[in-house]
Amino acid sequence: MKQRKWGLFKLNIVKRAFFYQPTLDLAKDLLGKYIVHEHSSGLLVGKIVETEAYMGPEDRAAHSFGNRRTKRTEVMFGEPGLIYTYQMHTHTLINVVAAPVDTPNAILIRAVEPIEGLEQMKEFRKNQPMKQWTNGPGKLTKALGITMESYGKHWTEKPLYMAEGEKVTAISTGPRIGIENSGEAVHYPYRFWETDNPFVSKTR
DNA sequence: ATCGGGATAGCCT
DNA sequence: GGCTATCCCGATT
Repeated sequence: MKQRKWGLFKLNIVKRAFFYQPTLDLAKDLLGKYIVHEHSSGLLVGKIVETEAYMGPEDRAAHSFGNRRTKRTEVMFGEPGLIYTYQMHTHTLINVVAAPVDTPNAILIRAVEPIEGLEQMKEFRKNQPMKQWTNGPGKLTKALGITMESYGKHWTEKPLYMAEGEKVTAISTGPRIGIENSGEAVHYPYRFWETDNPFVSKTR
């Protein structure tokens, strides 16, 4: 793993304008960004290594398919850069609301690479092997201490925000995970990951 | 490969 | 109020 001289880095919060780009471009551009959580237990940081785009109105796999507007999906109709969290059984999953405004697109964060706060992450992940701390959407929220409290907040605001991270040069593309019941949408190549990064989720 | 957790949401009546 | 499905995970076979 690459050596990082922590402390020489400054965590620069991304500009709001960053989120105003086409959804599929943003999904790729998110790779390498840092998710930073100023948690009560300390600083927790993960580098985004895998994302999935959900193209609201025309995408059967999206909660907002057909512009379905409910209490849960409401935030996706708001400003790009808002946080969309939702609960699935025992897990919280976290998304980035994408452009254009009034079109309910979002990008699911599927995996991150642990960067800072490793001891706390290990505890949150019940001493599992490091490879399994953050290699899935439900796992990374536990490792980073993310809960439904973040619903509707903005990704540029503390305590949970996105910061400039590392340049990612090799990007792979493929179909999304866990949406078997979504007809045509099953095959859309809307999943992006950093090629060969060991923290990319297992496809089962 | 399968199963059940224990949390909503959304749709139905 | 009831029913069903879910952008998942961990344990168990």
